[in-house]
Amino acid sequence: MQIATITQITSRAAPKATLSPARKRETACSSCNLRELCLPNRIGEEDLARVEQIVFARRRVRRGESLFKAGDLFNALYAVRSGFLKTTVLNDDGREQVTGFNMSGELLGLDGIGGGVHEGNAVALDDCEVCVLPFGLIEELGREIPAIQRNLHGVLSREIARDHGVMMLLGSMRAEERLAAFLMNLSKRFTARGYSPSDFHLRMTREEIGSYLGLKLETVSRLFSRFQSDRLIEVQQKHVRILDSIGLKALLAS
Amino acid sequence: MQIATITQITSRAAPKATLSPARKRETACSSCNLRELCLPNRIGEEDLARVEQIVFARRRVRRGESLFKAGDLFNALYAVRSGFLKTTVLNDDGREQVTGFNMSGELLGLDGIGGGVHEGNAVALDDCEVCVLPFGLIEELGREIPAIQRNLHGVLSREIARDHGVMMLLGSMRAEERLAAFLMNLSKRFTARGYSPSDFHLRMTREEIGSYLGLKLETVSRLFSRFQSDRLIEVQQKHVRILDSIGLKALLAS
DNA sequence: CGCAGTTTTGATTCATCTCAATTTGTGTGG
DNA sequence: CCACACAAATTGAGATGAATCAAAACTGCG
Repeated sequence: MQIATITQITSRAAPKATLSPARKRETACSSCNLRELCLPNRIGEEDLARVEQIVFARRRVRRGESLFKAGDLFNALYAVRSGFLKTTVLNDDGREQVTGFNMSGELLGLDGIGGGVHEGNAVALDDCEVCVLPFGLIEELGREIPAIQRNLHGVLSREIARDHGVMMLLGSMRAEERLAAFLMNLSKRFTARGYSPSDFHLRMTREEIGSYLGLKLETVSRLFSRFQSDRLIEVQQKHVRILDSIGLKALLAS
Repeated sequence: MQIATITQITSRAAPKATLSPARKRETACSSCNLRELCLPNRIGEEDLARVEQIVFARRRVRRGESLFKAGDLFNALYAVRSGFLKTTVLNDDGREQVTGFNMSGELLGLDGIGGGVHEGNAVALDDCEVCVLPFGLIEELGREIPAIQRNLHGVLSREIARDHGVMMLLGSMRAEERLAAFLMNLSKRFTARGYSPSDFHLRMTREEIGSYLGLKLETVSRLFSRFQSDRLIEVQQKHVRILDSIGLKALLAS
């Protein structure tokens, strides 16, 4: 909510992928409150200055626009500064699978490193601002600053671990467990960013939630209604309030 | 097949995780036929010698034994030299999800880098031999040899991309599509290793296939039978022969 | 050779999907 | 500011793919 406000204040006229030297100052990791969630985590002051060199641009992506598309040449990772995005993959016959939702401090584009080409799409669900981190520079700096190297490896590895968690969710949980897990996960991540653990605004549609969870949108909607009548949550369209997080967690361990 | 033979020749008596200096010679990446599938891919001769320094041990894991378990301290990646493994994650209430099957040249343990602890389990489905690559040494060498760094990043990134493919499979494919995709994927990987694209031995049970594909073992069995009566494959227990790969691929794009 | 684990197959149930109608919310232009 | 159009969400009824329960057959290991 605060994020959305900030986003709206800043100019809308900036073209896609602009490299504005004038904005260099705002770009500083040292003054970014996402520092410990992002790549520069646990980096000493002296090295931090060098990290800031790789954040040589920010880019705005308006709601509905793509940050990158499958097939685009890969040359940078993106760190979310504000806003909310989804990542998706498409298969041959056009079906879309949502592979993740990304909020501030999270890195996007990791699946493009290996092939030199983005394997998936990243679409803004909100007006977004991202830091552009050219991957060549990250690698270069990684060679010189072990802490950077470790952070990058940590980010990549944790993404793999997260994906394995999603496989568990998709492969062996029932619908209500999936949605409960999803809500608890969102809650945790909002909390880490200083927002309410129990009161938040979903930026994605029921269909996108369904895609992520391997369910149809109607099933997601029915589950929301059921959770509400079970007094686990309150839902009003995209606004969710968790009433009974113990009860939700209990759904998982059943 | 050649690989399996080598495995059988070498002593079986070696205790787990032994560091046998006498076996240093066999360990050489330069003479390993998995070189282009493994970490030393595209590395010049001069650097290769240095890579071999990090492969300071091999370890045998007998069928049914674990290479590592969730919660084990992470300190090395493992490259499969021979044999076949599965990786799994367990959730709180004890359900197991198979997250992957690994064959020669593939790296295991990637999900442990971030947290310093293995997040999942790796269990041998065959007698296996793996190279132990202490991660500290990999990082060190990565700092000095850009090609090593790039390969590591490539491996991590491709694992992420693979996982996204599995999410697509679990989240938006029907049972028969999942199995068809699974068979085509195995075929491709066996081919890359010089084996027959159409004739192979499954090392995992129906239950493990089912877990990986988000299906019950009975469903997997029924699908095998149906594919057989549709003349797409021939199955006899763990032996599979692909009769109509075009037909199988067609199942995917339906 | 016998037993335990694995696989196959059948009958039935159930969770989720599909199809359809309605309501609610959102953004746009007059 | 309102009305209209369109997108998103809800809810119901019925269909169905995969799960479950159960039994039999097969395999390979000791």
